[in-house]
Amino acid sequence: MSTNTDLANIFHTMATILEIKGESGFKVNANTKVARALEDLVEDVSSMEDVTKIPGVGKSSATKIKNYLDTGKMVEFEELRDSIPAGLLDVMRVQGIGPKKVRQFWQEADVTDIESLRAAVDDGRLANLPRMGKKTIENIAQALAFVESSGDRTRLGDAMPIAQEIITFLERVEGVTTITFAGSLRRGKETIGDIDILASTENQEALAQAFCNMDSVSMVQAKGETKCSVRLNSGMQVDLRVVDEGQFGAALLYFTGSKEHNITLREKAITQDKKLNEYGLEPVNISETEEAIYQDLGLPWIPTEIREDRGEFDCKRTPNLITLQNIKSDLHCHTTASDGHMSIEELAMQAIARGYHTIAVTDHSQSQAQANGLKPDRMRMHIDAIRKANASMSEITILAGSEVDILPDGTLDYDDELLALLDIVVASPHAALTQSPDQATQRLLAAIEHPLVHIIGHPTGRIINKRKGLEPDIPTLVAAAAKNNTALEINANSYRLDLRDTHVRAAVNGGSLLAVNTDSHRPDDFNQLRYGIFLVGRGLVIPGKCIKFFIPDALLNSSRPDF
DNA sequence: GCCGTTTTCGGCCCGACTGTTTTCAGTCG
Repeated sequence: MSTNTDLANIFHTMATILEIKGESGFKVNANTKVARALEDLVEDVSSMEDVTKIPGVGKSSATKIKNYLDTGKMVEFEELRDSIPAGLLDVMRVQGIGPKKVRQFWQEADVTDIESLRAAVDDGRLANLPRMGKKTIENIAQALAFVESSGDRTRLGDAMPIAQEIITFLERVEGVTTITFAGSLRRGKETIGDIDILASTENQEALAQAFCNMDSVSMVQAKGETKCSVRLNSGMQVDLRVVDEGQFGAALLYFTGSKEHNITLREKAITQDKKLNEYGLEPVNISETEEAIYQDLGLPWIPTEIREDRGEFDCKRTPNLITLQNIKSDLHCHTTASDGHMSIEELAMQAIARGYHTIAVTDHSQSQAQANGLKPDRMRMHIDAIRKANASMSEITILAGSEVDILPDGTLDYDDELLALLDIVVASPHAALTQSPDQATQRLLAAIEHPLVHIIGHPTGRIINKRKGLEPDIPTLVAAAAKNNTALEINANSYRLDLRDTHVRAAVNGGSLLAVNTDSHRPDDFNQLRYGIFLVGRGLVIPGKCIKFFIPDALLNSSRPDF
């Protein structure tokens, strides 16, 4: 909800300002922790009775939150904000400049924002400060140019192929024994800040050389014995860490993160008089595998997707997560009848090649004119064509469906008579995606409660890094979905990933059904399923709640699949 | 500022790399 986001931003900003002002790092961390908790919170913070129930939120923060909810303002935040030039927060974003330098530049060189930092670099003002040599200023100038031109974090689906290409290249370098990606990529986060690659090799020098000399590298930022960092032409930062084979597990654990997961893990080690770092767990000397380290700390192996310090340490055993191989159907796909690039038969062949038992053809409804949405008459003919194709292919069941628009007022884009002819109805919002949260909730609620709707497709309509999409009240939707036996979609397209991870978790906890679909338009789109599987893991979806696990009989047997 | 199966006070993760020093501060992840 946007109140949660607004408050999270306020706490993040307070943390940064406190850092610049030289306050205790623990106080800074406490504020960051509150910000994170608010970001992850699915329910609307303004509807909560006691916010101190949120881990990390204590008395002091609770008072501030209440102050904001009651008055629309937070006195302490405004005082803090007014105590430094507003532009200093941007200066913190420059790589290599941390809180100490920001404060020094501000107080001793009149730097108040990015522009005045640029001026201070150019006119030599910074060179007069202590510990500011030629090289440091050069680095700041370069980082500054990058901040001035760079944009958002990279989407998971854009970063993964880059990482794989680099790994494919490096694993052929002489001496390399193991190489893999770690970091937020391994955790399947929806966006990636940088790519982390971990390797062990018998020839460190050769690997470092090969890495820093890749064609795609525009700048080498650091090159040490065990750590190299480069920036690619695309602007993406890639870090390479080299470790001994025998310490690969400890290193993998450490470099996969998240930072918050690691901190809690190390704290657990300390309470057992042990010490955990990227080289192993001491004094028991365990380092080869992640499993062994978790085990010695009295924990089950924790899947990478949930290593966010959001309650995963409460797991008594490793959760039985859904894998790519478990998925045996896709219930949201397009053909050339609307805006897809495959015929019904080609779609079916793709599904057969992946070992699916069922594929649903769900072309767009009439309102999607730009996507060649089908008017009722064409849809009726399309249903006939799908039935014919289904009869001619024994290896797979082809369902006649449609991705039907949920119109802004919550009604559907086809009348009930036509909807009743379909095996499966995926109802999705496509237009009016800037509605108020209340309108969005009512709109989606109407679709969830419609007796002929099976799945709500990409419920918020967001496009990562581009469009915020709807902001409905998720707990309300989840409760209604559970009650009406309507599944919520996990759209696996890496630009969508909708529902998002925290919403998926809320859906699982609220008992609603989920369906991970690729929304395929082209053959390659089926491969996006892997991003949906990451999301399924991050949401801890269990097999019984994922309709993609259902056997054919459960999906068919009537004009409405019996979920 | 937050937290507690040792604690309501005293802790709060840990190491690599850089650039500047001549033993280390600052930044990053």
